Amino acid sequence: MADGPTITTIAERAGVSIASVSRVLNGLPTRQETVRKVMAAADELGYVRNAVARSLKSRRTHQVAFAMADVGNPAYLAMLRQIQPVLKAAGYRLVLHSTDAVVADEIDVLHSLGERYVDGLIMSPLRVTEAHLEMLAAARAPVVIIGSVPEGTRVDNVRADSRTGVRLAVDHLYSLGRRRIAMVNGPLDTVPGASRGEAYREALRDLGVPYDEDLVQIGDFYRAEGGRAVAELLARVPDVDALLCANDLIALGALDVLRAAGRRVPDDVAVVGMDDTDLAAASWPALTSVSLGSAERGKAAAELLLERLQGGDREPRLVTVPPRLVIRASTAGEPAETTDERERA
Amino acid sequence: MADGPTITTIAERAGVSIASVSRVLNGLPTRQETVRKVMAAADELGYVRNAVARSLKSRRTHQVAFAMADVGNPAYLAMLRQIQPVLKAAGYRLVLHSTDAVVADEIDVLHSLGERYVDGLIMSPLRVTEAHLEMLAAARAPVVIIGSVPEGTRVDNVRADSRTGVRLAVDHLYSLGRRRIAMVNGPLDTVPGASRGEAYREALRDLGVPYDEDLVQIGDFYRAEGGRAVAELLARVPDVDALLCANDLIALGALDVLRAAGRRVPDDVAVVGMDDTDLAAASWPALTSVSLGSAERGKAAAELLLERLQGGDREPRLVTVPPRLVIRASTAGEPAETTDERERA
DNA sequence: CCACACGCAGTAAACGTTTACGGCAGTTGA
DNA sequence: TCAACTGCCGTAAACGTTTACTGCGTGTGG
Repeated sequence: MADGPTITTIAERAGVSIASVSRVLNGLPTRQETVRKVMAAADELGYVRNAVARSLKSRRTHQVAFAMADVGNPAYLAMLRQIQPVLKAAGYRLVLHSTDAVVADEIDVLHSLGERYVDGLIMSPLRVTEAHLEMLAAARAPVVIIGSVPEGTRVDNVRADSRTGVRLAVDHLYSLGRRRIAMVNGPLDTVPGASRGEAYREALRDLGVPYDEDLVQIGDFYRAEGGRAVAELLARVPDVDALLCANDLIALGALDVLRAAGRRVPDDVAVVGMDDTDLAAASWPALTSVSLGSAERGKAAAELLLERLQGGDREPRLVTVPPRLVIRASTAGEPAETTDERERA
Repeated sequence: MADGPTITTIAERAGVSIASVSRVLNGLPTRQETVRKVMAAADELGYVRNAVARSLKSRRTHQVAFAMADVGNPAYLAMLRQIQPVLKAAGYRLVLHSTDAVVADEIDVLHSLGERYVDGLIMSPLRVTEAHLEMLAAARAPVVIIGSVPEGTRVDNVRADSRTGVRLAVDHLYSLGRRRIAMVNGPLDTVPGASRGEAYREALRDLGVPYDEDLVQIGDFYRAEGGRAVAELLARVPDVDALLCANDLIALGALDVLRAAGRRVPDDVAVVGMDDTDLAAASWPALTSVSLGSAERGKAAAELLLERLQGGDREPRLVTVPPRLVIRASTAGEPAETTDERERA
């Protein structure tokens, strides 16, 4: 682990100046003889270019950051899986930040952009505060936000359409003849919780189904919490015949509880999740779920960022990824087809 | 996005030298009056320290790389989930590499250590070649390997014990009275495939159960492939009463096929997976699985690396994480308890 | 035979920090 | 009164690159 060779070492050994070494290493026009000498010296010494010094001079780090709320969340991981290869192909390294959904941490990430350790940032905040917007406006590197930002915010933005997603789910359940469609939601003070709750109400209204407060149960976005919420719901409204869950984990909790209560899925109660994570396809019965396009959003975000890194200025763009209802056994009554997801031992 | 202020800008505005600015910013002893002036100037200008220049001078990047075969693999993600917070707490950023299990890519990552864009590396190679060992010996920064390396390799090493893991599973099935225990394995030319296959054979021998070639089926480590393998197996050996699957995805494929074939799990056929990924807890029936301690290995690796980054030299260490059999409904006949995994919407 | 262009390579400055060193002003002690 | 010390601070070098500029030697055209 001794100090490695630098271009100075090479220059000495090859008997040329450091400028020539740099030119050769960067493929700039140089006499054949010089190229040969430099290459030989570099090989013998096992030279590797120092990325830090290079970045300092060139003002490019070839690194991009991705900040998400929680590395443990499958929805973010789906984004990550798409972002990674796109950046890699373009020669960028990926720096990961997990903010634990703490606003201060997110602001911190935005702030640290000023340190210039990355060329750009993709961020998916759980909620967008005033502080976020201020930092965004002052950001010293290109940023792409995954998630909704207020109209007029001058930033590249990729968003899902969870309202339409909820509508797809409600329509689907309605078309199956369900009329007692409950919603099991997460906290209403989160962005997804709020918008999904509202969308549920609207969708019912448009179908002419009266809104019944008893059919709404608030819990949290975790499996155990979801199960508890469903247990309460069942006790209060035994005639419920469909559950729209605000994410897949809640839905899995619902399946647990329904099974324990002896209710058949989907015959007695149909269940729909949201996010269409891997878990939806793995569960039994396989879970019908509203895909909010996590993967597509990740990909789009990476591409937007690259465009801005390579091209120059342009107007901020807004990409909206349409939701998709993935119908599986938990509503359809048919066994799920095996999926072709990949995993190595 | 204009050029941000540097210590020179601050020095001018505060009427002091850049050395004083640096001293103030680093908390070195300085007269109160000077501190005040510098801080004021820095605040007004919205100064943020340039991490690249700092790294160049200090020879520390405060970044650590984690190289895994595939971002899509839940086992690696489990490691990532542990590694991330440990590094974050110590003030390190995490750079992610996905090598797609391509040896050349892994060598590349090792090589790029010479670029000094990170202070250290955690790597989990699918197999370890001569080239790996050479690069490791010559590495210009501390490396921790997750997975087995040959005896005598001078590198920090965290490994699972999949042989013992297989034995736990076989013993468990045997103790349930199963005597026709089949193994559904991945390709034998992979490290996990080979060692798990051998361990299966040994475990049976030690129990005095004769080895029956017909009970071994080779497929691949994916769900669909696993399902196909199990279908063939069932056709060939209809009296099989237990399946040991080389990973969880294969096991999920097995559940699919068994269900379609009308075999009850675990009454007719007990099923065990390996890796104990999230999917095991999500499936129905919940999957008994051998945890190879992905999470623990990740944590241990991060801690070893930090130790080496902070402390100085010490002898390379070997940490072996014991496997653990997580018994769920697919062998026990009892419904799985709800787990407390976390996920946000 | 001279002016000029051209291809190549070396000198040196710059990127934004950290830090060794030396100097200055003020205090202390002989 | 002067040497020595102390507390602060400024000058400058260094980290390892990239690159503008300059200069040298050779070939070409007038």
